[in-house]
Amino acid sequence: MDIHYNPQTIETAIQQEWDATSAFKAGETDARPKYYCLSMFPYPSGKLHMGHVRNYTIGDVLSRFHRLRGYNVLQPMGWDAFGLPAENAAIKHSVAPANWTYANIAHMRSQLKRLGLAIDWSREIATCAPEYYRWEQWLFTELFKKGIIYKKTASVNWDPVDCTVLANEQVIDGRGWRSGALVEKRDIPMYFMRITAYADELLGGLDQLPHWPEQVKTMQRNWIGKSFGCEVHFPYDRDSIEHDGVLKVYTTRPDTLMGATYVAVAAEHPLALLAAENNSALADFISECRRSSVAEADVATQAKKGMNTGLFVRHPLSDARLPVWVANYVLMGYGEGAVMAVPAHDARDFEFAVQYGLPIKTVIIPTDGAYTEAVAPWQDSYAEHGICINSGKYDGLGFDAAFNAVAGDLAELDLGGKRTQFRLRDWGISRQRYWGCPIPIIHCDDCGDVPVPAERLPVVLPEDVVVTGAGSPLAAMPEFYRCDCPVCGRPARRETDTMDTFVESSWYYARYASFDSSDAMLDARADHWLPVDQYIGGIEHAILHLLYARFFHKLMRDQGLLKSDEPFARLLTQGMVVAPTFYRDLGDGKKDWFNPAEVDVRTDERGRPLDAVLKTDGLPVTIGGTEKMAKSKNNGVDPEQLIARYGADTARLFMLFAAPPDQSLEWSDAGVEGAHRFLRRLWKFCAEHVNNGVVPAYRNSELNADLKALRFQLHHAIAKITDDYSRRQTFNTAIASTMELLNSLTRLNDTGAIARAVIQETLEHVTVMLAPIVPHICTAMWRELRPDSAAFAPTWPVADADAMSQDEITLMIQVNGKLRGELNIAKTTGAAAIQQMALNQPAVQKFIAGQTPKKIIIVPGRLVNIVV
RNA sequence: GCCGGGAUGGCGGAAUUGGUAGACGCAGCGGAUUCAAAAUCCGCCGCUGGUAACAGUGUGGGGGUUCGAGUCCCCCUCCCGGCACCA
Repeated sequence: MDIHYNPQTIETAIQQEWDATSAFKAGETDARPKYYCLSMFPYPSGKLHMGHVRNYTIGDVLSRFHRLRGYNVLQPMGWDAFGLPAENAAIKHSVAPANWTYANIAHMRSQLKRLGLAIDWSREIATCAPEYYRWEQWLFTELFKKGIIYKKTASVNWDPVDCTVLANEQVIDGRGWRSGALVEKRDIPMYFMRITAYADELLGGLDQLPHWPEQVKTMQRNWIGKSFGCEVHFPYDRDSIEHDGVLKVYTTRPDTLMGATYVAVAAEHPLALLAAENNSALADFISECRRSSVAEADVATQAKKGMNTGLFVRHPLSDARLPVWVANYVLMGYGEGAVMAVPAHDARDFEFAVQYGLPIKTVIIPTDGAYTEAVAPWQDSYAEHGICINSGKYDGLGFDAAFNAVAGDLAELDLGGKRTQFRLRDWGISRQRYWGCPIPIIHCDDCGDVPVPAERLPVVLPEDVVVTGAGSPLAAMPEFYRCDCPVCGRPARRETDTMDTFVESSWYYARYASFDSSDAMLDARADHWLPVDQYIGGIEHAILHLLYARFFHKLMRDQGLLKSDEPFARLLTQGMVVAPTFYRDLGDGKKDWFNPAEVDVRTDERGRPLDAVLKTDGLPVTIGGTEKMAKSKNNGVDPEQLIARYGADTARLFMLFAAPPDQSLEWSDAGVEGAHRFLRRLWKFCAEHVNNGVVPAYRNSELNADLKALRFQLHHAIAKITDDYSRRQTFNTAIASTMELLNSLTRLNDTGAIARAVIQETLEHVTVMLAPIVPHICTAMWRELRPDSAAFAPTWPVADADAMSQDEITLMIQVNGKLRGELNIAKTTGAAAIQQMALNQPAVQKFIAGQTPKKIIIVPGRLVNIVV
């Protein structure tokens, strides 16, 4: 065995072997239990970045670990191939989005293969392939027939110069990113999926997911936002609004209804539009409200503005006249597009009321009875539940009693009553873009919106187009949109909108099971593999993608395609890959960013950073923060170069060692060196052992103290590492344990026959336990350690209980909770003897200084605390 | 703004159920080897005081519960993710 570790030779040979033998092809006829391990598929942006490397390494480690534990593992890969970046690249480089995408896929596939992932490549899918999206179109038509998909108008960001709809991220400070024009809201017809019909099930289903991170479930619960409240109808005031009607609002605080001093409506609300007919100032204000982005974050952070409409409504219980205001913080698309304002007990209403001098009426006091009038500045306690005051017949009632009383009275008056509401809104899936899945609808003047019949699917997206960035290319292609109505046969127009790309990623995990089915979306294989046993991806997908995929799973189930209720049994959300930033100020707020590789950081004699200079000119650069690897900050590291230099195993090892998977991972070139050094040391130690002759692993015989200690450490490590891989999913601590084992092996210095057998045992176990993380080097080492076993088919080690037993233990001795000494005792020592020995310690005597201990706490096997 | 998360040596992190804070690695310092350097090997390494033994102090800040708190509770600061058309 070569004493020098040569990763390139080892890795290319083994990868070729995996490829040639289709080593990771997964079948359904296998006696072993199935394990479906899935990493979120990538958008084919062009090159693999470190975030991908991290994601796919974590997935591969879990796949290979389960393979070693006797599972039939499926780990597939594919491409989330539709999306905005392809259109942007098309505009910039005058290439067709399709060609750009296919070239990127080819390059990224080869990069993934060089990482040594145990992927079943025969199942590869790309969502832009008609064989894939035809089933998405088919499901669309089925859901359309069922009424799950319906049409309504919704607001979008409209760029009046480019005459195009903009994504939220394309709106920067209220302007279009390319044209610079002020963006307007525009209402257009769109198709919506009735996700709200599944809101209760999506909420309840979270309780069936014990292996999802609590934080993700919490975020989804809050997003769905089930609330219990009241619908309240404010009758129109006939003197100002000259017809009958009611203004509907929803509130979770009916107990504060008597404190409502005005109502606020969205700019698009019918009452606002009515008032604006004879009020040009109001009309101007409404159009100002419409000149902003549709993003909720923008709406919520903009300065609160409003205007009185001059209209009034009547309080449903007191009959008081309440003014109707238009407010920019009220959203038309959410709830009723109107809110009742109780400034004394709601922070937003309070701010608005103070700003416009509207009355604030305190109607709730704290349960402890102390009277607190809601006066500026706002206190969070004003919003707490309490006791009603200034509320007539409701005075003295607590939250629940007041809630019920008000709800009952409203119901009796037919002006509202109890209602459950969700924050979740229906999912608008229409996109006015080219590079997406065509919506399979035909518009016929006589028959209306007609779904494309199944036998005419797919509606193929033409791939040879020129994208200009102004308007949708499909809407300019008569050969695409001209068609005949499937019902009446008369000339009709094909829908030219495409679907949100979240639709493709909502069911791809299921298609991997039935990847080659040409006569159905899914077949029996889907129920074989689903649910996914382990799903891995970025925390940024905690809400939207994961909620949509859960929703689709239920849709497919109700369509009879699947039997399970949830798509992903276990979820691991991985953190970002971050790196230091360096820059020079160029004046007027601009910065010149330098890649960490171009910079030398100088340190003091203790290793603390002093300053940084550019390698090429030796002049200083500013040390910026540690941020997510991004082109804009020039702090990225190219995985391809990393692998070319150190090999895939080093890249994988570093990614897993530097941080636990769910935390952000800070890039460090020196850390990569350290990971590589460990592999070199391991290889060298193994080679030296092998070159002196492999021996059978230790079975049983008399061990000296050092060898006993080594086996004690080894078998504890086996137990710990197994737990780290399976329950904890912290691979950094598993790696640390194998490093400790190698350190102990190096220190052993015993070449006797028994020692060599224990070393053999340790090396074999370490090789298997590291194999999920660094599979190439471990395969090569295993073949050297066990020349008898041709294939790499070891089994996961089991900790030996005998080796882990110990006769003597160490207890920590504390006085008043401070560490003052330690005590080595036989495991069987009784409490009284332990107390006596602890008290006899000189250090203990010194600190109790002759006082009588008040209390002595003994934590078995851990410590003794003497309290004086 | 709202929802979710995070903060531990010079750095990444460990401490799994409230019980030895700093495992493992990086950086740094000292030594061995070398003509020399790289590589490698050995040792030291939270902070303050002390030659040392040792003592004090220390997990973003403030308060609390406990014999004992990085871990539990309350308040605050800063950073990160999401907010429905980026994926």
